Amino acid sequence: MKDYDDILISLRQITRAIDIHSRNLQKQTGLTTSQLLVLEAIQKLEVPTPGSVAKEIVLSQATVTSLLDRMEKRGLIKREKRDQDKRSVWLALSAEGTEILNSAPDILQTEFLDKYRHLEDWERQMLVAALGRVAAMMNANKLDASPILTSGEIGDSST
Amino acid sequence: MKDYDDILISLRQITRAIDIHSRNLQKQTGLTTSQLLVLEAIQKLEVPTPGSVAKEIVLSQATVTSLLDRMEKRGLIKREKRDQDKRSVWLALSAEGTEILNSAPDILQTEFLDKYRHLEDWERQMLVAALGRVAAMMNANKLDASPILTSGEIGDSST
DNA sequence: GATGATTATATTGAACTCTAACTATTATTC
DNA sequence: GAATAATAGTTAGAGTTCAATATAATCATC
Repeated sequence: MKDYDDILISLRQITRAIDIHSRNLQKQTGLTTSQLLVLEAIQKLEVPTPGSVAKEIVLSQATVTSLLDRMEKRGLIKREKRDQDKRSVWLALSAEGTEILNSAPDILQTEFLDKYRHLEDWERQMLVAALGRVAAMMNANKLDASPILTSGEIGDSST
Repeated sequence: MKDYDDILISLRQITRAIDIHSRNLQKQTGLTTSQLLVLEAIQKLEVPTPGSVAKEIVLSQATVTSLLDRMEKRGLIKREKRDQDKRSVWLALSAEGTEILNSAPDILQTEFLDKYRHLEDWERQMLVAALGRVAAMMNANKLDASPILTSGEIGDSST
């Protein structure tokens, strides 16, 4: 029994729950969690490219490419060469893609969201903070993206 | 911007960090996180069968079977028919499996564990509680296993 | 303008993970 | 004891995910 067994178990329960929900989503809508996240990101980003989408949804670029492949085949998204830079690919939702995205269920389990939304404000904030904390502790020296709050001294005068 | 975007991002960062750590483990030791968890469970459980291991580490039985396949080929574990019930399979670590398990690094990132272990008690407890809470909210009506703490009134007089 | 370094995507290969369907065995019921 | 149901484990198939590599285009330097 290690001192972090509790954490390990919780994390496994969480990832499993997400995975199972993803498969349910797929049955309902034909799209998995990751695919929905890609569609959302395309809609949301100013400059939706495979690279920017990958950063946005915290996946590797290679993974995003394979998700795009599948969705392009189904006609949900388009890849275009719209930029000066001929290496870059612009992503866009097709009409069908937009429709599916808009009618898709939430990406998190409704039971979770129900409960989450019925929490007191402070409880919600606590959960968000705790998750963010764990994420930051794990990412640590790896991701330079997403500027997570620095936890050291704050009041230094250097610029 | 949805009200649960923060949570989604944190969860994705966490799962990604775990995944990446798993691949690092594989390079170092030849074993992934899941495989290590299986070995640990075999060592820990009184009656180590594929089914009981699956419950212990929160994976489906089919997944455990495929992990066992791989590790059996490498000679890290053995499958035996030790029970009256001829359907059931008993798992055991080989000498090599035991050795690898004992010399393997921690299943969570050392940077995380370092930080985790340097937290104040109350902070650690808060993180564990928050993760458990999220896990419970997600599992909800799905998993009847693992009796997670009830979140109702706390003020009873037991210690 | 040629050469080398960097950047943006795509491809490949391996592992993980699930559900659904299957086999073999055990338990239940008549 | 035969028919039916339940349980333990495996197999098959599909999607996700990463690192490593490959390809193409751009930038920097001479």
